[in-house]
Amino acid sequence: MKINKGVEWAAHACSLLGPLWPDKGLPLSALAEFHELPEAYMAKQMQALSRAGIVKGGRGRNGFYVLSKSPKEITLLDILLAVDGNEPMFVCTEIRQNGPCAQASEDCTSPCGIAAHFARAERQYRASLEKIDLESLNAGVISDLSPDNLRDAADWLSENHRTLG
Amino acid sequence: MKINKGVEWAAHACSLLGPLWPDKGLPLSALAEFHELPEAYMAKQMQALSRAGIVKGGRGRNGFYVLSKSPKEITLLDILLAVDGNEPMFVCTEIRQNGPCAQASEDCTSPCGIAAHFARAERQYRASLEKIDLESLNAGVISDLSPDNLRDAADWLSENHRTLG
DNA sequence: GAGAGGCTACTCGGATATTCTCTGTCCGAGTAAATCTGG
DNA sequence: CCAGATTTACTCGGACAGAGAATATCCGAGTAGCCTCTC
Repeated sequence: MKINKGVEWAAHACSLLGPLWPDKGLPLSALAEFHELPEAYMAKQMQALSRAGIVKGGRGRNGFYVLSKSPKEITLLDILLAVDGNEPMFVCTEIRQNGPCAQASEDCTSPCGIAAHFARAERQYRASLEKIDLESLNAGVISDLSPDNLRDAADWLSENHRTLG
Repeated sequence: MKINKGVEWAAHACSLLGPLWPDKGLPLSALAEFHELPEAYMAKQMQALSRAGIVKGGRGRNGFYVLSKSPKEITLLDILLAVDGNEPMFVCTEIRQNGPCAQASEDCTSPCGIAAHFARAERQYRASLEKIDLESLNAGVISDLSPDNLRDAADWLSENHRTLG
Protein backbone atom coordinates (compact mmCIF):
# COMPACT_ATOMS: atom_id res chain seq x y z
CA MET A 1 0.00 0.00 0.00
CA LYS A 2 2.87 2.30 -0.72
CA ILE A 3 2.53 4.96 -3.40
CA ASN A 4 5.19 5.05 -6.08
CA LYS A 5 7.99 7.43 -5.33
CA GLY A 6 7.57 8.86 -8.81
CA VAL A 7 4.25 10.43 -7.82
CA GLU A 8 6.06 12.92 -5.62
CA TRP A 9 8.44 13.82 -8.43
CA ALA A 10 5.64 14.17 -10.93
CA ALA A 11 3.62 16.37 -8.59
CA HIS A 12 6.55 18.70 -8.04
CA ALA A 13 7.26 18.78 -11.75
CA CYS A 14 3.68 19.72 -12.55
CA SER A 15 3.86 22.35 -9.85
CA LEU A 16 6.80 23.89 -11.68
CA LEU A 17 5.04 23.73 -15.02
CA GLY A 18 1.85 25.30 -13.70
CA PRO A 19 2.88 28.96 -13.69
CA LEU A 20 4.48 28.59 -17.13
CA TRP A 21 1.29 27.43 -18.78
CA PRO A 22 0.03 27.86 -21.46
CA ASP A 23 2.90 28.95 -23.70
CA LYS A 24 6.01 28.02 -21.72
CA GLY A 25 7.53 24.84 -20.40
CA LEU A 26 10.68 23.11 -19.20
CA PRO A 27 12.85 20.39 -20.71
CA LEU A 28 13.29 17.16 -18.85
CA SER A 29 16.83 18.12 -17.88
CA ALA A 30 15.59 21.22 -16.08
CA LEU A 31 12.78 19.39 -14.33
CA ALA A 32 15.23 16.83 -13.04
CA GLU A 33 17.95 19.31 -12.14
CA PHE A 34 15.65 21.61 -10.21
CA HIS A 35 15.12 18.91 -7.59
CA GLU A 36 18.39 17.03 -8.16
CA LEU A 37 16.65 13.93 -9.45
CA PRO A 38 18.04 11.22 -11.75
CA GLU A 39 17.09 12.41 -15.21
CA ALA A 40 16.59 8.97 -16.73
CA TYR A 41 14.11 7.86 -14.11
CA MET A 42 12.41 11.22 -14.02
CA ALA A 43 11.81 10.66 -17.72
CA LYS A 44 9.72 7.62 -16.85
CA GLN A 45 7.40 9.68 -14.71
CA MET A 46 7.03 12.39 -17.33
CA GLN A 47 6.22 9.75 -19.91
CA ALA A 48 3.45 8.50 -17.68
CA LEU A 49 2.07 12.02 -17.39
CA SER A 50 2.37 12.36 -21.14
CA ARG A 51 0.47 9.14 -21.80
CA ALA A 52 -2.27 10.31 -19.47
CA GLY A 53 -2.60 13.56 -21.37
CA ILE A 54 -1.51 15.77 -18.49
CA VAL A 55 1.63 17.11 -20.12
CA LYS A 56 2.69 17.33 -23.73
CA GLY A 57 6.31 16.63 -24.62
CA GLY A 58 7.54 18.20 -27.83
CA ARG A 59 10.27 16.03 -29.30
CA GLY A 60 13.29 17.10 -31.21
CA ARG A 61 16.18 19.36 -30.51
CA ASN A 62 14.21 22.03 -28.73
CA GLY A 63 11.70 19.73 -27.11
CA PHE A 64 10.27 20.35 -23.65
CA TYR A 65 7.26 19.61 -21.50
CA VAL A 66 4.19 21.81 -21.24
CA LEU A 67 0.97 21.25 -19.39
CA SER A 68 -1.65 20.16 -21.88
CA LYS A 69 -4.55 21.65 -19.89
CA SER A 70 -5.17 24.57 -17.62
CA PRO A 71 -3.71 24.10 -14.12
CA LYS A 72 -7.24 24.46 -12.82
CA GLU A 73 -8.25 21.32 -14.72
CA ILE A 74 -5.44 19.14 -13.38
CA THR A 75 -5.84 17.60 -9.95
CA LEU A 76 -3.53 15.72 -7.65
CA LEU A 77 -5.68 12.68 -8.30
CA ASP A 78 -4.98 12.93 -12.02
CA ILE A 79 -1.26 12.90 -11.32
CA LEU A 80 -1.54 10.03 -8.88
CA LEU A 81 -3.55 7.89 -11.29
CA ALA A 82 -1.29 8.73 -14.20
CA VAL A 83 1.92 7.70 -12.45
CA ASP A 84 0.71 5.05 -10.04
CA GLY A 85 -1.98 3.48 -12.19
CA ASN A 86 -5.71 3.53 -11.58
CA GLU A 87 -6.08 0.05 -10.17
CA PRO A 88 -8.15 -0.06 -6.99
CA MET A 89 -6.11 -0.57 -3.81
CA PHE A 90 -8.27 -3.39 -2.54
CA VAL A 91 -9.08 -6.16 -4.95
CA CYS A 92 -11.77 -8.61 -3.88
CA THR A 93 -10.96 -12.15 -4.96
CA GLU A 94 -14.43 -13.39 -3.98
CA ILE A 95 -13.20 -15.98 -1.55
CA ARG A 96 -16.75 -16.14 -0.25
CA GLN A 97 -17.41 -18.31 -3.29
CA ASN A 98 -14.85 -20.88 -2.12
CA GLY A 99 -14.85 -23.57 0.52
CA PRO A 100 -17.37 -25.93 2.10
CA CYS A 101 -20.01 -23.22 2.59
CA ALA A 102 -19.34 -21.39 -0.65
CA GLN A 103 -21.95 -18.93 -1.85
CA ALA A 104 -23.22 -19.64 -5.31
CA SER A 105 -21.99 -17.02 -7.73
CA GLU A 106 -25.56 -16.24 -8.80
CA ASP A 107 -26.26 -15.25 -5.18
CA CYS A 108 -23.39 -12.78 -5.24
CA THR A 109 -25.14 -9.95 -6.99
CA SER A 110 -24.08 -7.34 -4.46
CA PRO A 111 -20.36 -6.94 -3.83
CA CYS A 112 -18.77 -8.54 -0.80
CA GLY A 113 -19.36 -6.38 2.28
CA ILE A 114 -15.68 -6.13 3.09
CA ALA A 115 -14.79 -5.05 -0.42
CA ALA A 116 -17.62 -2.54 -0.36
CA HIS A 117 -16.27 -0.83 2.74
CA PHE A 118 -12.78 -0.62 1.30
CA ALA A 119 -14.18 0.74 -1.94
CA ARG A 120 -16.07 3.42 -0.06
CA ALA A 121 -12.92 4.45 1.82
CA GLU A 122 -11.00 4.60 -1.42
CA ARG A 123 -13.65 6.80 -3.00
CA GLN A 124 -13.24 9.24 -0.15
CA TYR A 125 -9.48 9.16 -0.59
CA ARG A 126 -9.80 9.95 -4.25
CA ALA A 127 -12.40 12.61 -3.66
CA SER A 128 -10.04 14.36 -1.30
CA LEU A 129 -7.28 14.47 -3.89
CA GLU A 130 -9.72 15.36 -6.65
CA LYS A 131 -10.35 18.67 -4.91
CA ILE A 132 -6.75 19.83 -5.19
CA ASP A 133 -6.00 21.40 -8.54
CA LEU A 134 -2.58 22.55 -9.64
CA GLU A 135 -3.41 26.19 -9.14
CA SER A 136 -4.25 25.91 -5.48
CA LEU A 137 -1.39 23.45 -5.06
CA ASN A 138 1.00 26.03 -6.37
CA ALA A 139 -0.40 28.73 -4.15
CA GLY A 140 0.36 26.53 -1.17
CA VAL A 141 3.84 25.60 -2.30
CA ILE A 142 4.79 29.19 -3.08
CA SER A 143 3.47 30.54 0.19
CA ASP A 144 5.91 28.24 1.97
CA LEU A 145 8.89 29.76 0.18
CA SER A 146 11.02 32.46 1.71
CA PRO A 147 11.26 35.69 -0.32
CA ASP A 148 14.85 34.81 -1.23
CA ASN A 149 13.89 31.36 -2.41
CA LEU A 150 11.03 32.72 -4.43
CA ARG A 151 13.31 35.13 -6.25
CA ASP A 152 15.97 32.47 -6.84
CA ALA A 153 13.41 30.09 -8.26
CA ALA A 154 11.89 32.75 -10.48
CA ASP A 155 15.32 33.64 -11.84
CA TRP A 156 16.29 30.06 -12.42
CA LEU A 157 13.03 29.30 -14.21
CA SER A 158 13.31 32.35 -16.44
CA GLU A 159 16.76 31.17 -17.45
CA ASN A 160 15.71 27.61 -18.20
CA HIS A 161 12.16 27.83 -19.48
CA ARG A 162 11.38 27.55 -23.15
CA THR A 163 8.60 28.99 -25.22
CA LEU A 164 6.33 27.38 -27.78
CA GLY A 165 6.44 28.26 -31.43
CA MET B 1 -0.50 1.37 -4.01
CA LYS B 2 -1.95 -2.09 -3.87
CA ILE B 3 -3.13 -3.52 -0.55
CA ASN B 4 -1.73 -6.89 0.41
CA LYS B 5 -3.95 -9.77 -0.57
CA GLY B 6 -3.67 -11.06 2.98
CA VAL B 7 -5.81 -8.21 4.25
CA GLU B 8 -8.84 -9.70 2.56
CA TRP B 9 -8.16 -13.09 4.10
CA ALA B 10 -7.59 -11.61 7.53
CA ALA B 11 -10.79 -9.59 7.34
CA HIS B 12 -12.84 -12.64 6.41
CA ALA B 13 -11.15 -14.65 9.16
CA CYS B 14 -11.97 -12.03 11.77
CA SER B 15 -15.49 -11.94 10.45
CA LEU B 16 -15.75 -15.66 11.17
CA LEU B 17 -14.29 -15.27 14.64
CA GLY B 18 -16.56 -12.39 15.58
CA PRO B 19 -19.73 -14.35 16.43
CA LEU B 20 -17.70 -16.91 18.38
CA TRP B 21 -16.22 -14.36 20.74
CA PRO B 22 -15.52 -14.37 23.66
CA ASP B 23 -15.18 -18.04 24.55
CA LYS B 24 -14.96 -19.80 21.23
CA GLY B 25 -12.59 -19.76 18.30
CA LEU B 26 -11.30 -21.64 15.27
CA PRO B 27 -8.00 -23.36 14.52
CA LEU B 28 -5.93 -22.15 11.61
CA SER B 29 -6.88 -25.20 9.58
CA ALA B 30 -10.57 -24.32 9.81
CA LEU B 31 -10.00 -20.66 8.99
CA ALA B 32 -8.08 -21.66 5.89
CA GLU B 33 -10.43 -24.43 4.83
CA PHE B 34 -13.56 -22.33 5.14
CA HIS B 35 -12.40 -20.13 2.26
CA GLU B 36 -10.18 -22.71 0.57
CA LEU B 37 -7.00 -20.77 1.27
CA PRO B 38 -3.43 -22.09 1.52
CA GLU B 39 -3.01 -22.85 5.19
CA ALA B 40 0.68 -21.99 5.39
CA TYR B 41 0.25 -18.53 3.98
CA MET B 42 -2.92 -17.93 5.90
CA ALA B 43 -0.82 -18.59 8.98
CA LYS B 44 1.27 -15.57 8.13
CA GLN B 45 -1.75 -13.31 8.18
CA MET B 46 -2.99 -14.70 11.46
CA GLN B 47 0.44 -14.17 12.95
CA ALA B 48 0.28 -10.56 11.93
CA LEU B 49 -3.12 -10.23 13.60
CA SER B 50 -1.69 -11.93 16.64
CA ARG B 51 1.29 -9.59 16.85
CA ALA B 52 -1.06 -6.64 16.62
CA GLY B 53 -3.11 -7.96 19.52
CA ILE B 54 -6.27 -8.49 17.48
CA VAL B 55 -6.42 -12.25 17.90
CA LYS B 56 -4.88 -14.58 20.43
CA GLY B 57 -3.49 -17.90 19.30
CA GLY B 58 -3.35 -20.64 21.93
CA ARG B 59 -0.51 -23.00 21.10
CA GLY B 60 -0.31 -26.68 21.66
CA ARG B 61 -2.35 -29.62 20.60
CA ASN B 62 -5.70 -27.96 21.04
CA GLY B 63 -4.62 -24.48 20.01
CA PHE B 64 -6.86 -22.14 18.07
CA TYR B 65 -7.46 -18.46 17.40
CA VAL B 66 -9.83 -16.27 19.38
CA LEU B 67 -10.48 -12.57 19.11
CA SER B 68 -8.65 -10.85 21.92
CA LYS B 69 -11.14 -7.98 22.15
CA SER B 70 -14.82 -7.41 21.66
CA PRO B 71 -15.85 -7.30 17.99
CA LYS B 72 -17.08 -3.79 18.66
CA GLU B 73 -13.55 -2.71 19.50
CA ILE B 74 -11.95 -4.10 16.35
CA THR B 75 -12.18 -2.06 13.18
CA LEU B 76 -11.34 -2.73 9.57
CA LEU B 77 -8.55 -0.19 9.96
CA ASP B 78 -7.01 -2.25 12.76
CA ILE B 79 -6.95 -5.28 10.50
CA LEU B 80 -5.53 -3.33 7.58
CA LEU B 81 -2.73 -1.83 9.65
CA ALA B 82 -1.94 -5.14 11.31
CA VAL B 83 -1.52 -7.05 8.06
CA ASP B 84 -0.39 -4.36 5.67
CA GLY B 85 1.73 -2.31 8.07
CA ASN B 86 1.04 1.19 9.29
CA GLU B 87 3.46 3.04 7.04
CA PRO B 88 1.93 6.07 5.36
CA MET B 89 1.13 5.58 1.66
CA PHE B 90 2.83 8.77 0.58
CA VAL B 91 6.32 9.39 1.90
CA CYS B 92 7.75 12.86 1.34
CA THR B 93 11.45 12.74 0.56
CA GLU B 94 11.77 16.51 0.88
CA ILE B 95 13.09 17.05 -2.61
CA ARG B 96 12.31 20.72 -2.14
CA GLN B 97 15.55 20.81 -0.16
CA ASN B 98 17.55 19.68 -3.19
CA GLY B 99 18.73 21.40 -6.32
CA PRO B 100 19.88 24.88 -7.33
CA CYS B 101 17.00 26.65 -5.54
CA ALA B 102 16.90 24.35 -2.53
CA GLN B 103 15.00 25.54 0.50
CA ALA B 104 17.08 25.60 3.66
CA SER B 105 15.97 22.88 6.02
CA GLU B 106 15.44 25.44 8.78
CA ASP B 107 12.85 27.10 6.53
CA CYS B 108 10.95 23.83 6.17
CA THR B 109 9.07 23.95 9.43
CA SER B 110 5.73 23.19 7.84
CA PRO B 111 5.42 20.00 5.79
CA CYS B 112 5.62 20.17 2.02
CA GLY B 113 2.27 21.22 0.58
CA ILE B 114 2.03 18.18 -1.66
CA ALA B 115 2.74 15.80 1.18
CA ALA B 116 0.20 17.62 3.34
CA HIS B 117 -2.59 17.06 0.83
CA PHE B 118 -1.78 13.38 0.50
CA ALA B 119 -1.66 13.06 4.26
CA ARG B 120 -5.07 14.65 4.57
CA ALA B 121 -6.51 12.26 2.01
CA GLU B 122 -5.01 9.33 3.81
CA ARG B 123 -6.49 10.47 7.11
CA GLN B 124 -9.91 10.45 5.49
CA TYR B 125 -9.29 6.98 4.11
CA ARG B 126 -8.35 5.71 7.52
CA ALA B 127 -11.22 7.48 9.21
CA SER B 128 -13.62 5.76 6.86
CA LEU B 129 -12.28 2.32 7.77
CA GLU B 130 -12.06 3.23 11.43
CA LYS B 131 -15.83 3.50 11.51
CA ILE B 132 -16.40 -0.12 10.53
CA ASP B 133 -16.19 -2.46 13.49
CA LEU B 134 -16.40 -6.22 13.27
CA GLU B 135 -19.92 -6.32 14.57
CA SER B 136 -21.40 -4.13 11.87
CA LEU B 137 -19.15 -5.82 9.34
CA ASN B 138 -20.63 -9.17 10.26
CA ALA B 139 -24.14 -7.86 10.06
CA GLY B 140 -23.46 -6.84 6.49
CA VAL B 141 -21.81 -10.07 5.50
CA ILE B 142 -24.55 -12.20 7.03
CA SER B 143 -27.34 -10.21 5.45
CA ASP B 144 -25.87 -11.08 2.06
CA LEU B 145 -26.15 -14.81 2.73
CA SER B 146 -29.03 -16.89 1.52
CA PRO B 147 -30.93 -18.76 4.25
CA ASP B 148 -29.41 -22.03 3.05
CA ASN B 149 -25.90 -20.65 3.16
CA LEU B 150 -26.48 -19.23 6.60
CA ARG B 151 -27.56 -22.59 7.94
CA ASP B 152 -24.70 -24.42 6.24
CA ALA B 153 -22.18 -22.00 7.67
CA ALA B 154 -23.67 -22.21 11.14
CA ASP B 155 -23.53 -26.00 11.04
CA TRP B 156 -20.00 -26.06 9.75
CA LEU B 157 -18.82 -23.63 12.37
CA SER B 158 -20.48 -25.54 15.19
CA GLU B 159 -18.65 -28.65 14.02
CA ASN B 160 -15.27 -26.99 13.80
CA HIS B 161 -15.20 -24.40 16.54
CA ARG B 162 -13.36 -24.97 19.77
CA THR B 163 -13.96 -23.64 23.23
CA LEU B 164 -11.60 -22.11 25.73
CA GLY B 165 -10.40 -24.31 28.55
C1' DG C 1 -8.33 -49.85 39.62
C1' DA C 2 -6.16 -45.33 40.25
C1' DG C 3 -2.55 -42.05 39.84
C1' DA C 4 1.68 -40.25 38.05
C1' DG C 5 4.85 -39.83 34.57
C1' DG C 6 6.15 -39.82 29.92
C1' DC C 7 4.98 -39.79 25.09
C1' DT C 8 2.68 -38.49 21.04
C1' DA C 9 0.04 -35.86 18.04
C1' DC C 10 -1.40 -31.64 16.79
C1' DT C 11 -1.14 -26.59 16.86
C1' DC C 12 1.01 -21.93 16.45
C1' DG C 13 5.35 -19.09 15.47
C1' DG C 14 9.28 -17.60 13.12
C1' DA C 15 12.83 -18.35 9.59
C1' DT C 16 13.46 -19.51 4.73
C1' DA C 17 12.88 -19.78 -0.86
C1' DT C 18 10.42 -17.90 -4.97
C1' DT C 19 7.90 -14.68 -7.73
C1' DC C 20 6.53 -10.25 -9.07
C1' DT C 21 6.44 -5.34 -9.00
C1' DC C 22 8.92 -1.18 -8.43
C1' DT C 23 13.23 1.15 -9.19
C1' DG C 24 16.82 2.51 -12.07
C1' DT C 25 19.15 2.61 -16.72
C1' DC C 26 20.05 2.42 -21.56
C1' DC C 27 19.53 3.00 -26.54
C1' DG C 28 16.63 4.30 -30.52
C1' DA C 29 13.07 7.67 -32.81
C1' DG C 30 12.25 12.33 -33.91
C1' DT C 31 12.91 17.29 -34.73
C1' DA C 32 14.74 22.08 -34.72
C1' DA C 33 18.79 24.52 -35.36
C1' DA C 34 23.19 25.04 -37.43
C1' DT C 35 26.04 24.07 -41.38
C1' DC C 36 27.33 23.51 -45.97
C1' DT C 37 26.82 24.07 -50.90
C1' DG C 38 25.40 25.93 -55.09
C1' DG C 39 23.53 29.77 -57.41
C1' DC D 1 25.16 37.27 -50.22
C1' DC D 2 20.97 34.18 -50.12
C1' DA D 3 18.08 29.90 -50.48
C1' DG D 4 17.71 25.22 -49.95
C1' DA D 5 19.22 20.68 -48.81
C1' DT D 6 21.94 18.25 -45.51
C1' DT D 7 24.06 17.31 -41.35
C1' DT D 8 24.22 17.57 -36.56
C1' DA D 9 23.14 17.93 -31.93
C1' DC D 10 19.89 17.59 -28.65
C1' DT D 11 15.34 16.07 -26.98
C1' DC D 12 11.57 12.71 -25.78
C1' DG D 13 9.85 7.72 -26.03
C1' DG D 14 9.85 2.95 -25.27
C1' DA D 15 12.56 -1.33 -24.34
C1' DC D 16 15.90 -3.44 -21.05
C1' DA D 17 18.46 -4.99 -16.23
C1' DG D 18 18.67 -4.82 -10.95
C1' DA D 19 16.71 -4.35 -6.26
C1' DG D 20 13.28 -4.86 -2.94
C1' DA D 21 8.91 -6.29 -1.37
C1' DA D 22 5.04 -9.37 -1.54
C1' DT D 23 3.87 -14.21 -2.02
C1' DA D 24 4.29 -18.91 -0.86
C1' DT D 25 6.44 -22.55 1.96
C1' DC D 26 8.88 -25.19 5.40
C1' DC D 27 10.65 -26.59 9.88
C1' DG D 28 11.07 -25.76 14.89
C1' DA D 29 8.73 -24.42 19.59
C1' DG D 30 5.05 -25.44 22.57
C1' DT D 31 1.06 -27.67 24.79
C1' DA D 32 -3.14 -30.68 25.62
C1' DG D 33 -4.62 -35.17 25.54
C1' DC D 34 -3.54 -40.09 25.57
C1' DC D 35 -1.00 -44.10 26.77
C1' DT D 36 1.78 -46.83 29.78
C1' DC D 37 3.70 -48.25 33.85
C1' DT D 38 3.69 -48.76 38.63
C1' DC D 39 1.58 -49.14 43.05
